[in-house]
Amino acid sequence: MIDLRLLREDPDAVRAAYSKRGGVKGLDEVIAADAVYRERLKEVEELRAEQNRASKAIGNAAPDDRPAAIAEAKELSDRLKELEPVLEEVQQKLESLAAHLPNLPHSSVPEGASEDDNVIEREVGERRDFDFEPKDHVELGEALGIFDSERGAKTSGSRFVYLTGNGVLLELALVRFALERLSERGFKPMAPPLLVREHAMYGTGFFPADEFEIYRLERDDLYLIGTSEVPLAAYHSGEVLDAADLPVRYAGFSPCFRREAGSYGKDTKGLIRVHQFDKVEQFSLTTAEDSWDEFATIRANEEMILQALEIPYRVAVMCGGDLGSSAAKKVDHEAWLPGAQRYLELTSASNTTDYQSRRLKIRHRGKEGTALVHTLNGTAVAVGRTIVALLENHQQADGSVDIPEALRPYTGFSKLTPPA
RNA sequence: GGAGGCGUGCCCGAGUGGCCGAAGGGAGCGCACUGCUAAUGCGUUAAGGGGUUAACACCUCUUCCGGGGUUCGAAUCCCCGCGCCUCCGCCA
Repeated sequence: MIDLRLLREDPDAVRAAYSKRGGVKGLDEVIAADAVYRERLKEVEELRAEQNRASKAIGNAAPDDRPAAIAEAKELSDRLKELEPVLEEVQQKLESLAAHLPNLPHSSVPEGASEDDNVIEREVGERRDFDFEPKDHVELGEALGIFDSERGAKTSGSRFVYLTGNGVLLELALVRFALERLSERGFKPMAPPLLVREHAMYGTGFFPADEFEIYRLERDDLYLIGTSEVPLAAYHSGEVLDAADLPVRYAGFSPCFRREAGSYGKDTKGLIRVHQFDKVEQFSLTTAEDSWDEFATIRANEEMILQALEIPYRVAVMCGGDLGSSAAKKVDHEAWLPGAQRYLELTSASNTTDYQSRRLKIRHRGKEGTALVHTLNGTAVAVGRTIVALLENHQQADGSVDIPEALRPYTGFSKLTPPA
């Protein structure tokens, strides 16, 4: 949720910020609904003030005067009962309209409507020279026997996979590796609930914007998380944190569930786009003053991990149109896949400023009263896609795959080889 | 799944229909005192919205887990939900 006061006081500034997203639909409707709301609010509040006075007077009135006073107060109360539902309706309309407004892009966000307008900030790491034709991860993975898509599909449908054998060990190694690196840097490991209530989805901005992407358990009114960002953000909902404790940093480890609606036919094979994958996620809560420094920290951690895994990547700054609703700025790290001959988004860092904390009511107490915290999130390791990048980049001519040095303490093996 | 108890401000906790936005304590802040720290004394501090102001101030509404209801009036009474605790059942 954006700050409606800002919209009210300076609609042009909001409009200008939104122009980076290629404009946002429904802004005028929100402004109009807000005006109607405030008009009604004033009406009702004046009546309430009168009613409160009348009703208070009854308590102090002499017994003889009471019947008349009660009659008068009752009339006011009756009138209120007619007006209040109208106010309620107007307010809900305002809220549901405003809930669709995305966050305001930061000034450094490039303008643009689609991913074609994202800006490549830089390339990091050397692409290897292969003296053989590099294979893609599907071919490699199947030959190595580390995952099984076909039986995944048999059991659960397309886009579900079994990790098998050393694939599982590789996954656990990546998770341990990421958790240790982050926990050294002050991020507390968390294994959150995977099923959450609606308020958590709404509070993080996944509802209403991305509702179609989320699995729903209708019987129990719960939703499967698409990222641990959701339960980590909701963890402190309704709380007032001590400013001295900020930043609060978490390393969430969880499976992630995504319906991948609307991506039929895209990345249908292998581990790239699946309905379920495991991920270690960074999540920070901090002050408005520090949030861009924290953003830099999260980005640096992501790069540190990619470099340790010896994966060449490029840094892509998302343009306004490619931001997602809750982010004020988003930066992706895209790995180069020599087999597939393309880049693949491996990690992504977002500063959602106060967009989530306003909905979740997470504040901090500082010298000048309370203020909304800023929340940030960023991938540490998305296991499936990281395996993709490891396979393709570290493959050898004989079909084996070298494990990067940094990961070996966690895997216990230095090479993946096809089963004899 | 069954029975009962509980949910109050930053934290703890009193409050069973009007004098309650809420006693008291802790914590924070300010002042005083004190070589320093600590201790002590006095004062002060809820949040959110709307109006108004150059600003301070001020006016007003809402909020005692959430949602409904009764009433002129609800922290207080009733109903539903959520959470926590205790007991029983079940279970890794």
